[in-house]
Amino acid sequence: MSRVPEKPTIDGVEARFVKQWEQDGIYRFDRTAKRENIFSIDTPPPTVSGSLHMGHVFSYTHTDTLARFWRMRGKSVFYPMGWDDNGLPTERRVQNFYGVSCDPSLKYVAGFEPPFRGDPPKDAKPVPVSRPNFIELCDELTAQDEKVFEDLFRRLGLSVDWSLLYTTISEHARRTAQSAFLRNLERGEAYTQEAPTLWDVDFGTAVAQAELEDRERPGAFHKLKFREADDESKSIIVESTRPELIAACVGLVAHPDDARYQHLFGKNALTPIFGVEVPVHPHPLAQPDKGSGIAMVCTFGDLTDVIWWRELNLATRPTIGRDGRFVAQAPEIMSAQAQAKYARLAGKSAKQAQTLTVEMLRETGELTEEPRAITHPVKFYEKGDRPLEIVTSRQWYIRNGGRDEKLREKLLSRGDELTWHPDFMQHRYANWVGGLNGDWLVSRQRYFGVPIPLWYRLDKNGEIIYEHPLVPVVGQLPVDPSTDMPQGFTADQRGAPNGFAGDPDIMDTWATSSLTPQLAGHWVDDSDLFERIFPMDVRPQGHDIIRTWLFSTMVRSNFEHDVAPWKNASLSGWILDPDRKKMSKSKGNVVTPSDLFDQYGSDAVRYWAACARPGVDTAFSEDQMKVGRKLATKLLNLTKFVLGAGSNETTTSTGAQPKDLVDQAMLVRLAEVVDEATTALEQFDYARALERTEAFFWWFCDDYVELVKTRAYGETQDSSSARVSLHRALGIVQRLLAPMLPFATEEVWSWWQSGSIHRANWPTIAETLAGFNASHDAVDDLDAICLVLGAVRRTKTEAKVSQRAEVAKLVITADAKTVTMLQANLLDLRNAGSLQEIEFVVSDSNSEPTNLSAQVTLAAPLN
RNA sequence: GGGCGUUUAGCUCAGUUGGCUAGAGCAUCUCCCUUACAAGGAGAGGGUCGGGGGUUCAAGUCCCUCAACGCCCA
Repeated sequence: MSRVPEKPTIDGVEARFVKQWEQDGIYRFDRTAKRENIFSIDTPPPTVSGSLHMGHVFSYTHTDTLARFWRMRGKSVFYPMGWDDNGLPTERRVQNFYGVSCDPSLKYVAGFEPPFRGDPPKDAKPVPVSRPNFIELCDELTAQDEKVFEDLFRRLGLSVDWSLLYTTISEHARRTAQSAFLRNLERGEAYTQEAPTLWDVDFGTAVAQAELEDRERPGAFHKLKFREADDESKSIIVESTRPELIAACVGLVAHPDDARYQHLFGKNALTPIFGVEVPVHPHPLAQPDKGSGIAMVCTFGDLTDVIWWRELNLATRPTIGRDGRFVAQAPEIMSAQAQAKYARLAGKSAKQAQTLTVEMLRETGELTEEPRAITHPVKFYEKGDRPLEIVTSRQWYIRNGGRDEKLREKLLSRGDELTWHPDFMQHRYANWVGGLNGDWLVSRQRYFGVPIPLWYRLDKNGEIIYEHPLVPVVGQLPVDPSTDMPQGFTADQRGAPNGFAGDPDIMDTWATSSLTPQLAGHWVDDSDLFERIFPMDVRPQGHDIIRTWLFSTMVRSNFEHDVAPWKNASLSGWILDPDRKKMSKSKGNVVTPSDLFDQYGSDAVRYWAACARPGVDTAFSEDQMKVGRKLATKLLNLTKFVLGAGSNETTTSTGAQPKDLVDQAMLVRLAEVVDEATTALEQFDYARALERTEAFFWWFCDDYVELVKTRAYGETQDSSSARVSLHRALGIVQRLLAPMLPFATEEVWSWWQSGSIHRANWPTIAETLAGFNASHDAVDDLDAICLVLGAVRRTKTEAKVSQRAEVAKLVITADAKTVTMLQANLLDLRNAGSLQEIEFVVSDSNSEPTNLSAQVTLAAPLN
């Protein structure tokens, strides 16, 4: 075969085929296909804020194998890519890259040049820029990053249709996100409310429940002496980790059954330092075994405070502002003397205030013991560096069942509409939905994102009227309320009494990401396309974002389409480093994917990923990549052999069929593999499909090919049987491996077939077994032959002679049936083992279970 | 504290409704230049299947219990 290279290699195939696939458009989605012939994928849009890592390579490979499988099954595969370039990670990266910070009060500067483009010195002071300038820089940097991402994904061999690309900050994405939000508003699913809100003081933004994480932090219990209001000689010892919040204390709570505090319920206590009167209440959430069993309620120290405050109708006396510092104005209730004490705290950070408070407590003698050091979980924003505070602010929410039992039930049952892969992942969904305790907070006090598309009327004093917000008119979307105007108003009315004000906030990044099916499918402007791909066939994603991405997408789809957004959810595991720790940049154990592509080839890296069972955390393993590389190389060499063995004409032109038992048995075995691999892939189990195919492949190379090699070189009828079987098996194995090893299989396919293997038909049992009838018994017969071959090989190895060494005499002991079979199929065995004399002994089949044994006598060495 | 998952060879993992002597790859060791492949091939050694208890003719597999590790939630 002239097309077979002299020395096959997988090095360098990536660049060639990436280019060719794009030229030929083989992954192009056919949007004329009917819904039942479409397989649609809700691809996760990676965050564009740095670089792709092994986790991306891992999970995107899993999805790609499925896409390739379904494409070969004849589906039109809707496989888009999206870039999540909206949100805080991008903002942070832009700040660090250009040395700027966003100041919305500034005016846009045309032709602005940032002070740096990459690596500003550490001591450089950020240059404040306007919001439009800042967004320009975001756009500039994300465009660069996206190019790098695309190149890497192409090199990984993702069969994405790049013409379907979407981003989450584009004009289209903003229009989609704003349309969906306005429809939520219209139906009453979105609402605004002034309420206690988790607040990151460094980022200056509200944070949603889904974005929280607990971190263990050192703290200390302080024993504080409160006094009974009726009798100041009696003290109440309250233990608190946040004594600085005494000024914000609005009550005390103890468990209703706690005998120690029964006499206090309904009475008042006086706070230390400030002497403010606060009520004592029973509440079941108070923990009798924690500290002294009675807790102070502050507005607000933690989430439990919010519950107590709400359920017990307590006063509101916030002391910490949005900048994380104590507000200048002391709570009104305080006496002049107390206000003077409070003045020492004003303007201080929480930490400084705690130190000062402890000092004051010592002065007044109201710290009864030295603070007792503990470590305890503290709530952080997952991207933040300081503990969250809780401040009262006006925010927008979308209902998610956190406050509505019926909606919660509805969303739980939506989970049943999906098939989960693996199935136990549904528990995580149910667990999260069941544990929600508030609606979804979607507004963020940030800059780079989709603006909340609303304005508010101002009253005659210029105060905002939040009821009946002004919404954009049809065709106006997307809007930026800070520059665009509501219909019927003029620019000079902005901020003026009886005029209007734009909502200054943007939406949570998940408010856009929760619409990826609508974004990719062009819900707002191409209903024909959207109806063909929605609900989508599969949502692939990491199990860590079930509570965020998966759930929020479910919420939007439930409201907008009254259906689950997909039929399947496929959850990938984590990548762990070889020590079974989660890989992370801070540990310095991150490997760059492109280096691995260079070193082992893309297919080898894909092989490693495809070996991991769905949903299972997997160790990063270069060893596994070496195995993948060996597999790919072996496939090239096998193909070279099969295509080069014997005369090709007799194979293709005579219409020969598999007629030898050995050939038929091999194909029967292969048909079983085709069946298993197909079933596994239909159930999203690419790893099983690979494992079965690979096991067959190595057996095929080591045993079958070795057995028939000599016959295949010949020119007899038996040779035709061998060659036609080799060719058939080769074509099937290449296609079975195509989803996992797209480059190597495309290479070998190109040596003897026309068109791309990735557009070839997925192999079937029927084609594997065409032209003959054979039962599974044939496989047992072939196993027996292989067993004898194995015995011959073992003897040669133990004798430390070449496998080519001649065997003078082989005595095979077996039951009568096996002996008959072997006698009829001796040719291959004789060739493969270099056997001279063969003798058969029929064993007594009544005595023991069938025992096949072979006694090997080697010929004397010739020299 | 609740939920979920994991625990099988030195390492990474298969082992499907209980059923042959528990498998594969890597690593280790031995041998072999053999015309597809030495970036290869042929073999070998290595496991009381996390501990304990139970069901069964039969348990890695089912039940109970304990432990360790991981993730999610409180």
